[in-house]
Amino acid sequence: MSYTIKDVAKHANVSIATVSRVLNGQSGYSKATEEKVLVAIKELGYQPNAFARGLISRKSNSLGILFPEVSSQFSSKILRGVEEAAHRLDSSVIVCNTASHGQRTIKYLQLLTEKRVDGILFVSETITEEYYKKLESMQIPVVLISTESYQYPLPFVKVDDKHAAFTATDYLVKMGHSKIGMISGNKDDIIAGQPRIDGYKQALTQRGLPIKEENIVQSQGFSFKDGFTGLPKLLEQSPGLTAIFAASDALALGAISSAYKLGIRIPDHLSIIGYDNLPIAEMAIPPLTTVAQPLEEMGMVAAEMLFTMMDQGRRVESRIMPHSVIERESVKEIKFT
Amino acid sequence: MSYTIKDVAKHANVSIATVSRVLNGQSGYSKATEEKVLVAIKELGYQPNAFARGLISRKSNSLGILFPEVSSQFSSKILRGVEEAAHRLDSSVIVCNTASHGQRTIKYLQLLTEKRVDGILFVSETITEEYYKKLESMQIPVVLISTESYQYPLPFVKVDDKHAAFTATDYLVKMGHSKIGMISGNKDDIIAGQPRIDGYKQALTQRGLPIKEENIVQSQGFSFKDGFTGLPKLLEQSPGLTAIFAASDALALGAISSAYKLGIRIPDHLSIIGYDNLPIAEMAIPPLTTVAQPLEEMGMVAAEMLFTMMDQGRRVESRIMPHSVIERESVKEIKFT
DNA sequence: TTGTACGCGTTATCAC
DNA sequence: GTGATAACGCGTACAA
Repeated sequence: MSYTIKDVAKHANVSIATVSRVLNGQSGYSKATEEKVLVAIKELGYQPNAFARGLISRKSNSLGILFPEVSSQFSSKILRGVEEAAHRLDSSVIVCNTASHGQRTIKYLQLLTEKRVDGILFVSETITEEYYKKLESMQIPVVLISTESYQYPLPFVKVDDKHAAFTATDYLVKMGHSKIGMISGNKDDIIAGQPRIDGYKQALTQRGLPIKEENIVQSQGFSFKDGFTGLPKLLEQSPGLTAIFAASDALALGAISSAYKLGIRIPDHLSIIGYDNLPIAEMAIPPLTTVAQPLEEMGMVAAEMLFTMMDQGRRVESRIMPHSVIERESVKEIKFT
Repeated sequence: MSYTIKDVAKHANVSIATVSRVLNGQSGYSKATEEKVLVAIKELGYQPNAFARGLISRKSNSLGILFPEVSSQFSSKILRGVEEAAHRLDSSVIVCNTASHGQRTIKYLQLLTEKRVDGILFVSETITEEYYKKLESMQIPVVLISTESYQYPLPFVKVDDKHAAFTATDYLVKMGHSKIGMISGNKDDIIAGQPRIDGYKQALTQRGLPIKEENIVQSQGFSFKDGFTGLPKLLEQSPGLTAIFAASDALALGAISSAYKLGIRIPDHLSIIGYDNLPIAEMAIPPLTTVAQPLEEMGMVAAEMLFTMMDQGRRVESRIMPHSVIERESVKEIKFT
């Protein structure tokens, strides 16, 4: 069994109150007793009990983070940032893999309530009414990452999807392309689907280029596989394309892989720009030009927002994070003569 | 503020003891009172307080897992498995990113002790004396993942690195190669460095092939960058190679990328086999043939080991997990005539 | 079948 | 400066 504050008190010949005081860096004791206590603590190897502390303080110094899929590169990067920020503030992070499953998510929320986490981070998930009610009843800060809610007033941190998609497409135009296709995620995805399509279209419009529906292929999700099957479909619908905007790096890599199989050379025959700037982007052949989201930073910022909400009970403004295109080698400039 | 068991008791007109009993599925109450209590719980939306529970039970229903780098694909996969197993047993997982930093690791261990986690998982780290002492003083189960300790009696789950490296190399031989190089990690890495080199050498020896030191290039770590710089170095030392065993998928991808820049075609000019079977392996161009480690399963198995140690106080046997080569397209068979 | 009361390890409010 | 002691919310031995 481990030692308690009582043991320390006895060992140092003081009261537990005094031990508690030096433990928490309060005032009200002489230098001499402080020394005594510190020695006792060290000698016994005493470790405060977070349960007892939490019972009184009503704080756990931990936060919960929910992902649809923890093991994606996207999630990992965010987790990394969150963990870093949490660590700096002496907090721990509890990870939950919801698998986009309602029941499972609710169960996690339940668990996190019992553990009295100080705050909750929701990544890439749509907030249903059920979730929101549960969150509301928990009475703790919540911050959304890489998603937002139109129905519920939850602060979020994400990039502007439409704007970023605009930037990606516009980059292709600037590089001399005019026949630009898109491999998009699901249109029904209000957050990452439609807005990116809108951004793509707006860039074309603004540049005086026509919008053709056959230049867009929608896929189930944002995965490698989706990109792999998406490219041939798109090229069949619309053979003349010289460049493609893929709505995620995974989609882009899938497309590149597919192109390789088809004997289409990137970027000589076809240019591709991705979205996310995951580590895989620079591992691709050729290295993928892409629109970067500052994922780690987003994680850190979200965690920090959570902490200011916790500590100061303050409402907090949502944050739109900057995106930027990372030029690598998957887009070729077309020169005019 | 949230409701307590006292509130529920009052609401249901019973004592807190009774509430506690139905809460914990014990016996000793009539169907009628059970009903009353359940209703009260539901009406109030009562949530048990894990602090109070933990104070008595001395259990937190959570475990800590330490990674040198949470955001690698390798770590993520393991985390996914651990999380899954933990979820099934109503436990939570607290992630810690040690950054391979001693001080930071110790601090995490400290934190985890205070939170009274039920067990600890250590991933890919060398257990120093300092760590071990700390772990010992914590008096809780520990399981190592993808690493092991020769000095301290800690159970582990990993694949047999030497054997897996042997298998990889042997596969290349079977495919008709005889001039086989290796891009290895650091020789000083007792766990993932030297053993893989040994496995490589043993395969050659056993097949009657000569071992030449110039056919091996060592790198700092197992990263993409290491592979990228390693390949040209290796090819300079030893120009006649027809196949290469890379000690990790990241190394392999780096090498492939480098080969691409050099105009060397994989697998036509050079065959490459990797190690790990991360998701990136199938995204590579060409898709990477590699030796697979069952990472998710390793995570699950390790977590389960932890639980049996916790619940039954039993010692537990280390587990060597099976590896297997995943044939994709980065290795070409050489036919003899 | 049910209720009372003590203890888990801390912090905080009093007195001294 | 220092020390009792009452919470914090729950489980459980014991009594009824």
